[in-house]
Amino acid sequence: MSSPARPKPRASYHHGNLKAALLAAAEELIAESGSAQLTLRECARRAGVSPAAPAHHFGNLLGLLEHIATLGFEDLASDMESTQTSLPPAARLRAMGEAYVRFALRSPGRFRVTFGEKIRPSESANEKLRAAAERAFGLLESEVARIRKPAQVLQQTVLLWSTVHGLATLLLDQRLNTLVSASGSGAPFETLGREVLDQLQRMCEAVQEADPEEPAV
Amino acid sequence: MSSPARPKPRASYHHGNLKAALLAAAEELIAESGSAQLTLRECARRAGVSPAAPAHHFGNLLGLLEHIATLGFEDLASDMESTQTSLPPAARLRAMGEAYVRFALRSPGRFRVTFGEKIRPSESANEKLRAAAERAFGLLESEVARIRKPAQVLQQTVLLWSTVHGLATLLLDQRLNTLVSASGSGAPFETLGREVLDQLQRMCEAVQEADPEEPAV
DNA sequence: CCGAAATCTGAACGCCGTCAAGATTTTCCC
DNA sequence: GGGAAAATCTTGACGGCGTTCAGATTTCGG
Repeated sequence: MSSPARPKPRASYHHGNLKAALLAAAEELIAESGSAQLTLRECARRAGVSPAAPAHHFGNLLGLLEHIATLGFEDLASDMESTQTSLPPAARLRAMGEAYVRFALRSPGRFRVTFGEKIRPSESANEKLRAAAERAFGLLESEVARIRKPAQVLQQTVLLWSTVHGLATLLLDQRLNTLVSASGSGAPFETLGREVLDQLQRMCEAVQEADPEEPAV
Repeated sequence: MSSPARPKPRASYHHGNLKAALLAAAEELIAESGSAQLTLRECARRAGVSPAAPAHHFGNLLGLLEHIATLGFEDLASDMESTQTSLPPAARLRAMGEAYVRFALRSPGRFRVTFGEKIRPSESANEKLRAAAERAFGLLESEVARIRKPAQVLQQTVLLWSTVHGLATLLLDQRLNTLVSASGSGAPFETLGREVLDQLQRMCEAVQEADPEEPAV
């Protein structure tokens, strides 16, 4: 009675906080055992409501996924944005990459949905989704513009994005498990990820040929 | 009559080539519209067979996916292996990366399954799957060993793998669509991919500090 | 040639997403 | 305050899915 709605067998007809509860259940499910286990019915079950209830908040399953993906891109952008602006470009780029990978490992469910097959920011009718995705990429790009000639900014940005995205994906899917141990090293993944980013920064700095006077765009 | 079994309304009770037909239908489906559209029933339908037939060849859906994934890793390994061994290490690594991305774009269905969430080479009971995955990684690693000190081989290998994997994934999912056009360039993706690999090779060669005399491992 | 193994069918089960119609609660305006 | 309108949730149904199982059909080895 004191707390109105939270526990599973709720007292009132209305849930009171269903949208948030469904989102939480969804990310929980994906983090537990992959997005294949994510079903609207199971989310509804965990929230203690009927199977048809989610439709009123998200329309359909894709709606829920796009909502989570939007949160994911916004998380990503704000994490990357809040890296220290005082750092030299290569160091800040490295910090951004670290933020990217850390986000993936911290919120695996959200990350997997955000970059899952079903999410197509370029095709979706969801305007916030596209905006959030472009904002994250823009952050990376404007930082790259400080260390590369204008003609190389795009390819360098895509290169860095690809690397951190690939690293995050491989780590999250534990696809480096057998490979690493098969190579004789039993280092934990957090360490391996850091070493890879070290190497990336080193390679990045080794190609310093830009003119920092021309901010380019 | 002349050809025994191929067309949809087959004449005999037995299909004759069902396993291959199901694999073909599966990759076709995923290439068409994502792995969400891949269903055993639809594969069976396209092969002109009852919904329960696939179970006798693959056990269940995961069995079919693991079979495709094994083919994918073997494709990948043989594509990478058949790059020119006469090239200098950095150039051959670049060729391997190009083979990786090209494989993804040429066989999108197979690639998506191979690196999809459901495939866990490190956990699967499928021995061929794990072997094929390790072989592909080993190729990359032994080539990296020619240009890096032993202590840096692992991280450099993971870095390269991450980059090409991320690039292939982002290209395949058309996730660079809005970003590229939003950046003012309308270059086709094949070109962008090549430029990114150019940049990667450049960065790789800029950090030449290894002793090629010590093959490491 | 015949029995065993391989291959495929048909029917069923439970789960899924989704929709439509109705019940219940809240909100909001008069 | 009170009552219509909107928001929220339930119930029941539909078709599609993966999977299982008993049985029909074909192939193959001895």
